[in-house]
Amino acid sequence: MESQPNEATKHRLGDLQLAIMRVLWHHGEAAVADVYEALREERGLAPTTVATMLVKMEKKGVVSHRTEGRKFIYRPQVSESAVRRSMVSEIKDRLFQGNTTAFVSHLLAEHDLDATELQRLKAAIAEKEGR
Amino acid sequence: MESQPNEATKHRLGDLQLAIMRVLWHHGEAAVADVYEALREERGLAPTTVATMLVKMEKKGVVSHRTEGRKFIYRPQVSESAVRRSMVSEIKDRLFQGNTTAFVSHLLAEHDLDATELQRLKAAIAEKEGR
DNA sequence: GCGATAGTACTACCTTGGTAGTTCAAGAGT
DNA sequence: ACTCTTGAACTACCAAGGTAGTACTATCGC
Repeated sequence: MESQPNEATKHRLGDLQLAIMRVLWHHGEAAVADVYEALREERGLAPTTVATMLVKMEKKGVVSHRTEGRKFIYRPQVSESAVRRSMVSEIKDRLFQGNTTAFVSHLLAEHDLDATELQRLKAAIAEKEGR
Repeated sequence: MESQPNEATKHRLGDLQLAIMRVLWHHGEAAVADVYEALREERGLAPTTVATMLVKMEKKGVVSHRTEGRKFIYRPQVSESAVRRSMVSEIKDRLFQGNTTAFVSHLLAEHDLDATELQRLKAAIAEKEGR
């Protein structure tokens, strides 16, 4: 067993790490060059930067790779939803003392939503109440 | 003018920084020893750790201090709501591509809320629609 | 007046994320 | 067979957050 770092910390992803994960989540798996290509426009990084980051991420346990010819094909080891859940929870704890309602209220009050979206949310709440 | 770091980055607070800010927000202002005392239980840090962090935070522009006798009294230079807004926005952008509705839906779906809280949220939405 | 104490200043170290150059080897094309 | 290219390995840096020891000094209690 390769003693991966702490389970709890596993979902703490930096900005670039998240961007890379997004590519992997969408592609299922991808070679370094693919990830590099996917991020080229928005970030313009050196290919080695992507490669290095991937190595660090593998050490951390959030991705894994297999070899195909002489290239590395990476795939996610944590799901997008797990990452979302835990990053949101963390912010919720840090900023709202874990209070989900306070968090939602904040979003309603301070982050713009148009009428249509409010409608959608009402529906979502109603549905949740339903069960 | 002491050339404080970038306005945009100003609201990116680390864990300890946030904890310290919380103390300052609640107290209005506080000496190092007070902050230390307030965090002693939950964190058990050395007093110097708190002091050092405060210095870094002042350099960054998120707090300021005045002298009283030979102690430093610190006070916040950014409001809790500003920090909340910008940290939440950041997460929203990073995890939900800036989509507030998606963010709220996620909270509703994945982070527990009891019936009373749902009720309260419905009210909040209704009120927001009202105007 | 003087020693103990409380407080800040300075320095140092570690970790993580981010960025990238340089080196080396495998393989593709001619 | 030999060169060009493509990929990974290794190494190096930097910044920021976090943590704390040590040094120095103003002041307080006696």
